Amino acid sequence: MDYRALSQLLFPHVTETIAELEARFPERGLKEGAKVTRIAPSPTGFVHFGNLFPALVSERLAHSSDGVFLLRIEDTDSKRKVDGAVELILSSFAYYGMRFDEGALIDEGGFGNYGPYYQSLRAPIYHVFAKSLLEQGLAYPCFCTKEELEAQHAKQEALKLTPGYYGDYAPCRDLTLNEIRANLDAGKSYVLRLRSPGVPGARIRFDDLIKGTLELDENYMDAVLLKSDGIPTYHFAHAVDDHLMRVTHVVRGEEWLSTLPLHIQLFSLLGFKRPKYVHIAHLMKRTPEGGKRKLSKRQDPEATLSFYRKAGYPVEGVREYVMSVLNSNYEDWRRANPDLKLEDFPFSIQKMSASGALFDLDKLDDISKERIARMDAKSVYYELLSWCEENEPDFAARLKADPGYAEAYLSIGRGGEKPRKDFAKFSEMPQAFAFFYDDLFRITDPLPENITADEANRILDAYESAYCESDDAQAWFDRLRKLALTLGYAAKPKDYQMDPAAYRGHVGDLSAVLRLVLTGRRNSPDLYQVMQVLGAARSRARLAKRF
RNA sequence: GGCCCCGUGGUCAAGCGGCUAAGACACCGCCCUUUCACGGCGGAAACGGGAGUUCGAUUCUCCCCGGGGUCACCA
Repeated sequence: MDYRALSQLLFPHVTETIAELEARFPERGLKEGAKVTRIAPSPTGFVHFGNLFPALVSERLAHSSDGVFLLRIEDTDSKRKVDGAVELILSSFAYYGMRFDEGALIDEGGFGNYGPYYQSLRAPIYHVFAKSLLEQGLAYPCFCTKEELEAQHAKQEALKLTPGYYGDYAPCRDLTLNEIRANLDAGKSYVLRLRSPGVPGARIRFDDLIKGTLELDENYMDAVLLKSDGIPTYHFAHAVDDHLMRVTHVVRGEEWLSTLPLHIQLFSLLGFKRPKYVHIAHLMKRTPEGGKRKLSKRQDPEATLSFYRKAGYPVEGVREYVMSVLNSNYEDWRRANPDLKLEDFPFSIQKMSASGALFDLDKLDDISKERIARMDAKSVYYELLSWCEENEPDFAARLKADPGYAEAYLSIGRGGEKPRKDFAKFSEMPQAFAFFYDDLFRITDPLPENITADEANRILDAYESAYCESDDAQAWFDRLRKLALTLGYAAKPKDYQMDPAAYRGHVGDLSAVLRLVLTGRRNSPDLYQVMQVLGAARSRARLAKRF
């Protein structure tokens, strides 16, 4: 077989050489140890929460080493392309603080010198390598139809053979030049297959940065390199792109482990230096039956990245949760360094777990509560506002109408050594703060069981006349204690417990009634502070309520 | 089914031949407390099973079991 003639037959227009490509995309000349990483999502219109993991790992590896973090769009599957998908990818990663140094933009190409960053735009590049493989006899056109492949597959299964295109089951492998020409003349479409030099039974060893040394079967399948539309499969594109983009570390999910032998073979056959691989375990989800499985976009709303944004989880909370799963010492570090940025954390591949974590919403909530609790009121105001603008425009309007008032109630219990941890997500706030607005204020909780309506009214009567708006926090509560005594209640719960017969109840019962008419609920942050924020006029108006 | 990955409390996990087997979340109890939210103290809770190597295995090896992944002109 004249391979040169074959390559000319299939790629007559390809004139560029590999050497020219290598020169066009030279070594980056970064400093020693700088890592070049990428994320390479497919524009399917859906961004999985799990995508955040390799993304954050890649981003950290690049940016903590003065390297390059780039975005490549893997749009080689024309059947799966969805309008607006790239915008979604861009906005999703931007929202979670991923800063790309290079890569795809919404329009064609992108920014950077190693593009284009859309695989669909790189066909001429792949074809240079395809032609070279053809010349070396390492690839061949395959004219098998889908039906023929299926029939062959079925036959192999019946014979209990490993299904696939190889050995005796690679009919197009040894087509002559004339046969190929005849097929082409007949207008048959073809794919380009690798002529794998691998043999069944041979083993290869390989080091993964997380999994360690792996021993796998060598690839002996004649995998498809170029699909009939001339666009490469993932495998071929991965080798060519990560080589030419000078990627040093490939971070991806462990589902790629099974095709790793093919990738290793391709890098070797193409004469490329292999990148380091970091295969990370999947995030799992507990099933109702007690088992585990991958978070699934069809069954689990929390599998979609947008879920967290809609729920109002703080960006930093989500990032920290992801980081804490990635490096379990992160939480200890955070406790020791409450004011540093996540970027200051010494992220380490060595600390990554080889096993898959179960998604833990409790943990996310806890971390998010901690983050929100540590924000200042102004930051909370702005983040809450932006969440409301997307999800609750009515409340957003209130926030904007009187930012000072909003900031005042958002300040309650904030700051100091032990800030309140009331909220895991911003979506909980409009409801919680509604009572600060007269038109939203309603009493939703019942009176305490031991307080009748008449008794509540008696307390309110007494309090209304005792209320002094100039009291400070201490004086305010002292006054309430005194009033309790006057009305036959113990000034301290302890006193009541020691001698229940002597009192109608204790000061807590009084504040329960006040809390109810002031906030509409039996539970609330510090009443004195609430009244300060409400202001004397609004407080008095609410205290005028009778049951 | 073949091949591959994984296996310490409910969850995430320290551990890397000798430990009363850390810590965090969740759970329970007590304390603090005008409610709640914090905070403090305490509790229950784990090395999947079996062989081997070794003076000694959570740790090393093998087998089994369990969970997961993958076997496309999808990534």
